[in-house]
Amino acid sequence: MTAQTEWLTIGELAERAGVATSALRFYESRGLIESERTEGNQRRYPRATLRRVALIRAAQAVGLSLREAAEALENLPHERTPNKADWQRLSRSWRNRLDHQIADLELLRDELSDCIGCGCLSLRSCAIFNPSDTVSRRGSGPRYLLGDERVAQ
Amino acid sequence: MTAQTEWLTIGELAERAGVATSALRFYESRGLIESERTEGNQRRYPRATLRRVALIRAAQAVGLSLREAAEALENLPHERTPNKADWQRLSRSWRNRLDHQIADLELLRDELSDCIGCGCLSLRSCAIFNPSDTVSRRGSGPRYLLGDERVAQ
DNA sequence: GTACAACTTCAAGTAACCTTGAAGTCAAGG
DNA sequence: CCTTGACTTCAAGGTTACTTGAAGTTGTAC
Repeated sequence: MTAQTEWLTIGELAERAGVATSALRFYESRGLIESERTEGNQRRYPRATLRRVALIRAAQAVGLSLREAAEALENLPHERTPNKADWQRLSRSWRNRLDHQIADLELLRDELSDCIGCGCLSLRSCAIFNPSDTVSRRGSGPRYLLGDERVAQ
Repeated sequence: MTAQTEWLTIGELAERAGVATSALRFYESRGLIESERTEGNQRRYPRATLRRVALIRAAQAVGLSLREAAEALENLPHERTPNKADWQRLSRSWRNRLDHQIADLELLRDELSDCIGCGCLSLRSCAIFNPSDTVSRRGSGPRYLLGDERVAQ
């Protein structure tokens, strides 16, 4: 055992985790991550936070809101590496979400394929044109999708 | 030919398309749909708008923003049914998006599966923990996913 | 005729997820 | 010492996709 807890500044963590420092402060304000402070009041993160941030991003990719990600991570330790059971429970539930999302998208894709085949000019039976639970959702705010990699503009 | 253009009030369109009237006005303000006005200044929508709104919802499900949906629908007529070529072009491009999204999610799922298998306690090689293009995205605003059917709270 | 639901506009609010800016402090190199 | 970049807090701003509310008008049914 060498350096057992190598502390990271917010800048280091930001770079290594691939997120902005402002995002890290935001996560911290929401309780998703924690930090110690130096005498001069600067944040120092334990290395485990690197993984934690990665988990947060993964959670978002799986479709969780930050709030839900926070709940999911609640049982994981901030300072130490999660144990196998913790992690397996987490990844299993996320896998379930993923399976559902994939199934939804595949359904939509198949419907679209049918439409391509038929030209879909009458559309009476086309599921795309009948608001389904898959397509129509409630609540305000924007809805993004995972494949949403459009960035520049 | 009977009634060739049966006009819908905003309330009727809202109910039949499964969206709120406020959303329809919003879409109209963004140029996604169009309406005629009665003498008393009330909106009347041609029946084709029903399909147009369905297409907007489908576009959202495919991951397009409203702005992009607007662009996609730009070439489609407001008053008349789109022709086969129009529609096939559209559905084909959306199908492509779907394929990509599904592929991304499957990748993530497989990575998660590997993690489940290995317990993922060392994580050195685990893609989940290395910010990839799939997981990390830029830009502000919330990111929702399709499978995001959580509503009540 | 009149009630009443459905409509009108416009401004402001909401939610999520951050970013940006201002005004100041800390840490490390020369 | 002093500069400079990285850090601090806190408030405000930005984007997307709407919803809500106020204050007034229209359309239809009785």
